[in-house]
Amino acid sequence: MNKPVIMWFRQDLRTRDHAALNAAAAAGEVICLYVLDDETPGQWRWGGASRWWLHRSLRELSKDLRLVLRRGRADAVIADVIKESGAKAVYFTRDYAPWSPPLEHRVKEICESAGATCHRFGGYLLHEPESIRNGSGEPYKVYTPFSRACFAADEPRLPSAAAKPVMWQRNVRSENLLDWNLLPKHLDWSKGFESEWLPGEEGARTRLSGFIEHGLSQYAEGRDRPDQSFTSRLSPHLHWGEISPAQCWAAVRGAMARAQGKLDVAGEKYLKEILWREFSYSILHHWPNLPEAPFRQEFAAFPWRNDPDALKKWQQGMTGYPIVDAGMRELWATGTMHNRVRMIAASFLTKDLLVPWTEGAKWFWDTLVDADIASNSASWQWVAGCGADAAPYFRIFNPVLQGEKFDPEGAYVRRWVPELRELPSNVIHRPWEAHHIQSNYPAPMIDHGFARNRALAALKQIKTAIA
DNA sequence: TGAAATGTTGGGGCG
DNA sequence: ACGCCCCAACATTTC
Repeated sequence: MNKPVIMWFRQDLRTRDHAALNAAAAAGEVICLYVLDDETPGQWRWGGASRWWLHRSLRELSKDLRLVLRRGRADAVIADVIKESGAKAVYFTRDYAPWSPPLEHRVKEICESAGATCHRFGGYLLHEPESIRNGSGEPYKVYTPFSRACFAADEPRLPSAAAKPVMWQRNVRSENLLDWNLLPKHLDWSKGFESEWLPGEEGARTRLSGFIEHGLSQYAEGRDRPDQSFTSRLSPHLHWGEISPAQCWAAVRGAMARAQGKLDVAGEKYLKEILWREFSYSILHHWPNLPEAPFRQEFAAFPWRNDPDALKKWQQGMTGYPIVDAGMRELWATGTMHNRVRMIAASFLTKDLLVPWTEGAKWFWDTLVDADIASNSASWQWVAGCGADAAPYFRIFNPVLQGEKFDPEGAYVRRWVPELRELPSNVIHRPWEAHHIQSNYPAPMIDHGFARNRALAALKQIKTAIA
């Protein structure tokens, strides 16, 4: 009798350029399994926005593949499904979250004791974190040499075509996606998500080709402008593996070649952003406590302030600084925030309010559709100054100047902060100077000049260790 | 992937 | 015509 193989889907919710799925399809009839595991990741189980996306993405993937849906600890569920189906092998794409190596090890042991083989593949990254190392054989701690090493390494493989696995026909118990309650129940905050996103492999491919057609040529300067739309917006698709970084890389390289030099600057800039993702994963892989603890030890003594009221104002977009509030409200309404504004908002929380970066990371984890344990942890630490290749401690964003520089007409602020719509551009980033206009928009919760000096003083306390 | 403070220069107003 | 001052614009240093 034919024995099936199990394709264990994780953050690889696609059919194209999928090494594990290709191999599974070549090995036999396939059971496509997705496990909703809220236990293994502990406090980093999927947040609300991620669950919304996951629901939609699984719905899309199930149009191409017959999915078996199960809840529980992934290793236990895989053991059950092997037992129920008599599967001879398990295939999966490796993952780099701190809890994943032990989980993958347990899955391997389960396979061995059940007499099945276990096959692990890469593909979530361009370069496996073990492969990019400096001259001493150590992982890089600084982005620039890391990126140079990536560019010097072999060009990432070309993406492969869609797999066409033959599905195992026998019945395997599956749960109903709707029963997972991944969509918001009572307070429906996800209305604004619908018009913003098209989760799934097809949506990802549409986004990539749209970016190459409309965004890439202006990417170098335009990527910093939240009032315009030159960013790729591929991050949630990459996070869920609806598209692979190799597909993005190859598509941009192809566009660069066709443009005969005209897209070289913009294209390189974009490829370097892909490499920031790789860098974050390399750091996380080698320093698994990155989500919890400062990369730079001396920050363990930093005088963070426990200030729930300040955190709440920041979360609600009521700080009184228009560019910060616009970003926080965009986040709540759409599940994303423009990259430039993320830096400004994160700097405000950690430097102006001195609230621990972990609080910001937790809020982003719950609210971002692209919430990613590597990028989120590494980027928050970068802004806070305690990360690998951190922003220098004295680099403190001025929310007024950043607003005026990157949202010069105030169009982004007007879109997300309706209280300020009537303000003229010359005061929209400093509404407290527009005395003549009545509005219920709050006064600044803190004076930035004061906050800057306070942050510098706090950083000076631990500076001896930094220098 | 910053900002503020401080230093320098040079043009124009004006006695 | 000259020297002086003011200050914008730019450069450098410091946090």
